[in-house]
Amino acid sequence: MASPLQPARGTHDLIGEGFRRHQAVIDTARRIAALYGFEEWATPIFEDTRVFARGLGDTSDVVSKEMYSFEDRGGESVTLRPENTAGVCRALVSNGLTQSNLPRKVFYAGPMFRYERPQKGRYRQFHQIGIEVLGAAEPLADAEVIACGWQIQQALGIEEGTILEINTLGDAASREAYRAALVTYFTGHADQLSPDSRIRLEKNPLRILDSKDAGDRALMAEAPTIHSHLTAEAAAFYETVKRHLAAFGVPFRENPRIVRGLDYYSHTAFEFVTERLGAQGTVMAGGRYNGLVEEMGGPPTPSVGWAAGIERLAMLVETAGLTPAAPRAVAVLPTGEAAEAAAIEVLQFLRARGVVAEIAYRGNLKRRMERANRIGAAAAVLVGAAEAGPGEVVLRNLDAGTQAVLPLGNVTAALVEMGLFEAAARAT
RNA sequence: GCGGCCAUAGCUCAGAUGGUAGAGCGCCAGGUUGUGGUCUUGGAUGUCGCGGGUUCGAGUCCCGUUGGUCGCCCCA
Repeated sequence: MASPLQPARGTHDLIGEGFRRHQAVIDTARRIAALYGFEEWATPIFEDTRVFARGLGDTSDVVSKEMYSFEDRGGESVTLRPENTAGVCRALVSNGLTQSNLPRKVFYAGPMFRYERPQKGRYRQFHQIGIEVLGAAEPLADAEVIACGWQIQQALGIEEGTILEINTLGDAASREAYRAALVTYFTGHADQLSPDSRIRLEKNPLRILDSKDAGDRALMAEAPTIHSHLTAEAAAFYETVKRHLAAFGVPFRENPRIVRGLDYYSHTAFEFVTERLGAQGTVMAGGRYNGLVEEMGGPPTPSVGWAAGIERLAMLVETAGLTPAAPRAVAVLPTGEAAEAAAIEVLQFLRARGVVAEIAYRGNLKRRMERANRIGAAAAVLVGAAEAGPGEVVLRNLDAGTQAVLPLGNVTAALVEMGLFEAAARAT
């Protein structure tokens, strides 16, 4: 029956296939990011609350109502990280790296926490991978960051059905002018706005562009766009990002309604979206944030990056049928308890050569053979068989049901020949 | 934070109008002593998410609660 002790709401265990998918996402992302010259950082899972309150801005729900904040025993307010960009920027400053050779290119992976109502693809403890280029004002950095994300999705085999949508939020001057124009426009149609959007009009008018309300969307058709309010510099920046994206070979679609939720973004904003995940269709999202390092007490350090939800990527891996198979072991089977000591020697012999080797702890040969079958072993090595001479074992192919007597020293070679262990070939 | 739907063995699920629970898969043990996967025989398992209520009697009705799920808000 169901245990009375369940995982806390919005958390989940990663076991078996789920863990392998999760790990595959991280491994793949780490590998591709390394190709782009990113180094991996691990920053704390909790930080001084001010890191996030200051970094993310107070209009975002993430800060106003979703943070796991609490006082520690010393009376300090700390917060479980709701995202990692602020933490990375804080780390750059704390470690004096704003004086190092910039840009600094950072990759990270780990758990994040937001107190939200869970649903598919959205959890209270979830995991993200992300990259940041710290200290690069050039649009080439924006394009490369996006290209890296796209290549990770390709390497994962999940890029089909996902499209990159990009937009620009402009620089501070562009954004201010646009914001004013939007307020003027929507205030004139306030009676037609959804209740949610009337609140947005007060707090963060740009977010109205994000609304899913049909009425709001109808109004949007006539709404002013950022593009007519961009400064010459901002417009040129955006054009260059798009040109470089094309050179990187990343397909994209412009979407003037992308605004990003967190306050620190400017210029480039983008999302990789898919239809396959229901309401949580954003799979990777980010943009440029030129003021965040300063917020953390550092010098002006223009930066750009993205974060992606590992759970969402893993779901795409699952639906694509790309869940990694569990490694198949070689089962070492003593013919009886008397042969156990010899079997242990064989186990260690195989492991030393890079072969995944397992032994069932108890039972007669039949029991242990059943066990070998149940764990999906590809082959069995029988130790102590009557037909095997000194230094010999019986190697049985559990898929084919064939077996042969051979010297222990020839087992790894035989496994390679059977097509079962390329890894063993490399190790020997 | 708001609304819809759901909650029965490890898993997937069946249990018309209320009468103290079933299947398939899986698991365990046999089908003689050193060989699995197929086949075959037998076996165990559930306080029917939790707490109240209605009733002679509730998995089945009502209320609450917890969790999941879908959507909104927001966001990865």
